[in-house]
This record gives sequence, C-alpha cells and structure tokens, in this order.
Amino acid sequence: MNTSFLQKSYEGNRSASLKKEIIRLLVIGGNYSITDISKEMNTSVPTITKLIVELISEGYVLDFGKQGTNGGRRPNVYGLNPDAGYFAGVDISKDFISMGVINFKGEMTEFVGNREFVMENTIESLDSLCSIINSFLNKLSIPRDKILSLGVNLSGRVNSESGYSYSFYFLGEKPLSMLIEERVDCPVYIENDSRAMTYGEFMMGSDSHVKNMIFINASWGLGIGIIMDGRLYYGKSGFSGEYGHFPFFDNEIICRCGKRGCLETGVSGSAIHRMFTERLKEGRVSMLSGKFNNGLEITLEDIMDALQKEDVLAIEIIECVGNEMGKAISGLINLFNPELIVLGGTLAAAKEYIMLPIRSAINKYSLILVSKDTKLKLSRLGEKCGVTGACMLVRSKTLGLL
Amino acid sequence: MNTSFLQKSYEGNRSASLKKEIIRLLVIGGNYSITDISKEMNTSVPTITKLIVELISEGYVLDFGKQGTNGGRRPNVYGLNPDAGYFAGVDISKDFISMGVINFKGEMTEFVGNREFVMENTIESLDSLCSIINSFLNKLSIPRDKILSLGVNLSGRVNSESGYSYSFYFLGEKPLSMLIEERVDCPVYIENDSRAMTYGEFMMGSDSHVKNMIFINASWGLGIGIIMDGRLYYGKSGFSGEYGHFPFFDNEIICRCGKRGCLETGVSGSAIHRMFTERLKEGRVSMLSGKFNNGLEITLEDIMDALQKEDVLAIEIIECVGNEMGKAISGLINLFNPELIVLGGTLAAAKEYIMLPIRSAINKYSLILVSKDTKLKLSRLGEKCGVTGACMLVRSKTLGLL
DNA sequence: ACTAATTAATAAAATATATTATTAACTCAT
DNA sequence: ATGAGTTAATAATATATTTTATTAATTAGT
Repeated sequence: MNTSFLQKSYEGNRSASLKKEIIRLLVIGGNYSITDISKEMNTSVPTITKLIVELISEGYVLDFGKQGTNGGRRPNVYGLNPDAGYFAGVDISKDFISMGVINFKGEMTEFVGNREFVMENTIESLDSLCSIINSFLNKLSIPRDKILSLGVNLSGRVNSESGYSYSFYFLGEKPLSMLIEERVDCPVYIENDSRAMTYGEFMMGSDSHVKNMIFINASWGLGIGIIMDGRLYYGKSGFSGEYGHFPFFDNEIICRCGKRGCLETGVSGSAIHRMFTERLKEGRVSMLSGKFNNGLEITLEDIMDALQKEDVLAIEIIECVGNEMGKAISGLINLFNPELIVLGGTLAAAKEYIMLPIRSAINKYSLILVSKDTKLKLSRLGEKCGVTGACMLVRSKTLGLL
Repeated sequence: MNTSFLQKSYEGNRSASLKKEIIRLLVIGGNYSITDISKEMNTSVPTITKLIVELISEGYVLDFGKQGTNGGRRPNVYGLNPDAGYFAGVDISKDFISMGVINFKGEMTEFVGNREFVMENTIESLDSLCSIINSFLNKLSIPRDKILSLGVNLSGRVNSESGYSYSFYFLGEKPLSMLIEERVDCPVYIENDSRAMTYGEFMMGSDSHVKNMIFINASWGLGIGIIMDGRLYYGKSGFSGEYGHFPFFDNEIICRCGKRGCLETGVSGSAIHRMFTERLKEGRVSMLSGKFNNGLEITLEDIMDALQKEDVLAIEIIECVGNEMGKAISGLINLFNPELIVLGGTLAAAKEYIMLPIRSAINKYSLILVSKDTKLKLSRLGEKCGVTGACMLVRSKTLGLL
C-alpha cells in the first residue's frame, strides 16, 4: 500500500484521508510533533507514527529532529519536505504578468514581478503567454518534472472547476485550463484573480486564526474574495465576489460589463484613472499635467506614483474614492459580519491616503455593533499577492486540501 | 456505553460521532436502509448495524420494516422516532408572535399563528411573553419533559452563541436566552429571525440539494440569511445578513438604526407603509382612503390586503419597491453567485406583484452569466416560515448537527 | 549529582472495524 | 414453479486502531 495519498481512487481509504489531514495540518501550522498531531486529529499516537513513517518514505515529510523543550522528553518534530514538489503560479492583470514558484512547504523560491504583457482574446496571445511561462519555468534550477502543477489567475468570470474563463481567453469549445495545459505540459488550474489573492492573504497573512474574512482586490476593476468558516467560497459556478458590478451608483457611466451604475464605475483603479484625466481636462493642475499636455497617456501607475509624491490632485481623488469604498465596505460588513477585511490590489499602495477615508466612512455607514467586530488591514503581500495566491491555491487543489 | 450520543463529553468518541452522522442523514434524507447508510458514510455494514441497534434501544430510531423493492432481498428501513422528543419554536415579529412544535422527525404537530403581542424592552414584557409560551406548551398533549428545547426568533442583532440579543430585550447583564430559560424551564436558543427562516426554508424547501442559497426576509425590515456550501453562515458574532442597513440610497430618510440611506428605507414593509401613507396624504385614492381619512392607523397588513383586492395604489407602490428590491438582489447575485434565492416574509404575500418587477430588475442589473445560475422563488412555508425555522434550527442545535 | 516529575516513544494486549464467506429473501425470465 | 440473478443480513475471519504498560529522555528541585 505504498500508493500516494494524492490519488483520488483512494478516497474511501481511511489511511489516505488521514494522511491528507496530516498534510493539511502541516500546511497550515508548520512543524508538529507526533503527539501534537495525535491530539489535533483525535487519533492515537501509534497510528500517527505509522502514517508519518509512510509519509517520510514517500518523500512528503521530513523529520526535523528534536525540538526545544517544554519539560519532559523532547519530541521529534515533523514538517513538509520542501523539495517534495513545487507549484508555479501566474498572475495576469491588465498590462502585466507576474510569475513565481513555491516549494512544497509553501516558501516562495522564485518570483518575477510585473513583466509587461498585453492580453488579447486570441490564440496568438495565448501562445505568447504560454511561451513566456515556459521560458520562466525552464530557466529555473528546479527540474521541470518537479513542478507538480500551475495556477493561473485571470480577472473576470472564471469557472475554476470546469476550467472555462468567460471574460478573457474565451476561445471556443475547449476549456482554457486545457489549452494552457497542452502548451505547458503540466496540470493547470485557472482561477479568478481576486479569489486567488484572497487565498494567498488567508494562508500567509498574520491573522492565521481568522475564519471569516473578506479580501478586496482594488485594482483596475474591483473584485472581492470571501473566506467563510475557514473555507474559500466559490458560489454555484465560481463567479462569487463580483462586487465591482454591484448596482451602487445612480450615475450614467457605462461599465465595461455594459451596465451602468456599477460600483466599479466609482470605486476602482479605472474610476480613479477616469476622474483624474477628467480633472486634468478641466484644467486642474497636477505633477502629471506636463505629461498629459504633451498628449501622452497617463496610466494608473503614474497616478499612484504621483500620490506617493504627494500630488494634491491624486490625494484628493483617492480620498473621494476611498470614501465611497468605505461606504461599499460598510455594506459588506453588515452583510458578512467578518472578522477581518484586507485591502489589496493596486490601490492598496495608497496606504493611509485611502485607509483613512475608508475608516471614517465605515464609522458613518455601518452598524457599530457589527463593525466593531471587524479589523481592517492592508494586504501584507503587496505585489506578490496574486502570485502567492495562485501558488498556494494550486498547491491546495493539487493536494486535495480544499 | 449506553450514554446518549448527545453528550458533549463524548466528542472524541468515534461511535458517538458516527451516531450523530446517522442522525444527520436521517434528518436530511428521511428513511434509509442499513446498506444505504453504510455507503453514504463510507462505513461497513456490521458497524452501522451495531449503531442502529443501539440507536433503536436508545429510542431515537425506529425500524419501519421492509421497503418496496428494487430487485433482490428487501431491506429494512430505519428512520427517526417521531416521539423521541419534541422541539418548540417561537417567532416574535413587530406586533405578533407565532408558536409551534415539531416532533423528532421534523413534522410540525402544533402551530399557533399571529397571536397579537406587542414587544417592549422591559422585564414585564418578557414575563408576559414567557407566560404566553408557557401556557402554549402546557396546553399541548405532549408531556412537558418531552420538549427538549425551545428556539426563539428575534429581529435585529442576536448572538446565538452567547445568547445575547442587542436590539430587543437587551435587559442588563444576563443573556436573554438565560432569562427565558429561567422562565420556561427548558433549554433555550435565541436566533435572528431571518437566519432561522432561512434554515427553515433550506430544510423544508423543495430544492433540498441546493448548497448555496440566499433567503430574503422582507417584512417590516429587511434581513437576509445565507446558506453557503450547505451550512448556515453566521459571521464572527452571528450578525451577518443585515442587508437592510446596506448604504443603498442617497435619500434623507432616517432608518430605525439611526443612519440614513439604508436599503430598508426604500425596500421593506416599513418603506411601503411610509410611501403608502405619504401618497394618501398627498390625496391619492385607494380602497384604504376611507379608513385613513377617518384618522385610523393604516397597517402594513391593511396594505397587503388591499393589494390582494387589486388596489391600484398598493400595486403601484409594490411594483416600485419590487424594482428596487430586484436591484438589491442583483447585487447579492453578483456577490454570492447563489443557486437559489427565496423571497419570504410579509411582502412575499404580494407574489407576482412583487416577483415580476424583481425579475425584470435582475435582468437589468446583474451579470447575465452569473444570474442565469440563479433561480428565484417565493417561500413555500409562508406564515409558518419563522416558526418552522425556529423549530428546525433548535433541533439541529440540540442534536449538534450544525 | 541524584531523584521526582514530566513528556515522548515504543511494545504488548485489547478492542473496534472491515472483509469475506455464507445464508436469506426477493424478482424475473423461462 | 423453478432456477438464475440480485440485494440484504449475518457470521466468521482478518485487519486496523486504540488502550495500557513499559521504557526513554529530559527538566527542576534538592
């Protein structure tokens, strides 16, 4: 019975499912002694011992020797073997892609951030994407067959289960995950970007005990991810979290989804970009006025840079958007009563410029009894959030931990 | 080892937890044969046989004899013993209380609907409530000690775990559940009304396979309940679902929560009541004009009655509110990607008068890809929804099935 | 430095659970 | 109505898991 616990056909097998539980524990909690695992899993020490021995011989687990003591005989501690396998992640945003790799233990060993890449809805663009991924993976010191799977983040509607992406790379009958799989020769899971980021923050964030959290991906668009009772929430087809298209405003701005009044039209990077260029057109001055008057395109990144340099117009617009975002977050607090809300994505770089108006709007618009439960934080992972999430999530999917 | 599987101290006990699983199966799926249970639970037939024999001798399960066949030897089928115990539920709304009892199998054996009762935030009001409950329970043919527990629904912020109610009956240091327990001499669990109704609809509704649903309790206020991945969602302190206080409108109407712009100020029974009386003041005519002009109070129930009689003003206002509600529901669809949305509460009596504008607003305001996943239905349970939910939920809590 | 107390790991015995074989109860086609 | 095929229930056997006892390794106090 030296078959891997990963195999699906062994689902009804107690020993395989206990092994999965052990792996889950080690994934979440790092290193454990046999006694701790035994207590945590309500399973006897001899049984755990047997399983750990097997997991070691299968290469998934390492014995890290004696641990610093707390009185009494020192236990051996066991943890995941970092070299048991690697997981790659790709995060595709509007104009950039980022890529990375984590080892079996979840430590990021490679990262390439914000490589320019313009996504188009064509097979050629997909080919070019996959060749970028391939050359990234080939350059690694890790042998290619040690990469167990690849996670790919996309924005918009993504059905992670079926592998279809409906908003980007919707190219005919085959699911996108299969198309990529054919090109990179490795199991591929696609995922909605906000959801992957949420999982990354959930797994790597400081508050690891948090069981109910909302992650807000405020980038060009606005999406959220939901962790409920410690599990990533998908919804019926994996389309949950499309908060950006909540009918929030009574404005006349047409959203990229075709509807009007969407939250995204007032609260998102694209909204900031629109408002900023509108103000410039109206003759408001900014440190970007020069570039603008020369007929050059102002990017969202330009605006975020200007903000860091305390550009008054940028500050003003961020504050205004932050206020509306705080109002929108208040709604989420009333709806979810979460323990934690994490703000991530491009706009999170605005730090206190955006957090301050958000906090004040929360005080104004949410039920105090509910919102006093809720901590609000900035993402710890920053620009690595998407890739970290892609990697962590693809590891969990591959190991069957979701 | 003839101790009840209900006892907490037996949590680490495999046989007790398997018994709980069997009970859970029987609660959800009705009657089962031993072979079916064995397959469903991935546990061997002899083990299940042993446990079923024990559960029968403990009085929880009955052998219902041979089942209609499907080829081969006919199996004995087993199900919950209806008389193993009873669960009482009380639903307290603005002006009425309803009460009921279910047997162990979940069948409602007693129901008293809409008894007039005005809730006030005083000990006297609580005393009077409890004496109503006591006289209801004493009049039953069921011996008092067979009532295993009592569930009480309240609107507003209710922490079901701690037993505190913060919006109503917030009477000093002791939790409300304890105060009621002292007066009715039976274990008491309090719950938010919308959440209890959600659970009732989830357990008794037609789509029993649905794992992701949202229930909308549109009564005097507006609350929702959330079922995610087959589990009732509470949030950190059990305050989730306060959609009525989502900052939705840019109006100047002060909500009962003290804030302005709350969804409830435009989408709720109280909103309909306000709009209706405003129109009457403005001189619009309705079949309620006479009553109004005589200086009598128009109730929400009056308006709903008028609607059934096709009162034009009532129809007009319901349609307008339905449109806004549909917009709000669109937001929920985008956020949750649910499989099912059930509309319940007082306003559900408006049936197609309100469903039509809701449906058309959903088409207008939600992402089609997401909303085509979602069925929208009226509550099947009607006025029994609250009590059913209270009973079903208190059974699940008592049996440890949540 | 030695002993009592504490925790870990292992071994032996006892218990629980699953597998397999056997018997029972039924349907359906001939 | 008879026997082949099917499913259920039970009995016997084999396997897995836990419990208890034992040994090992360590700390803290004297």
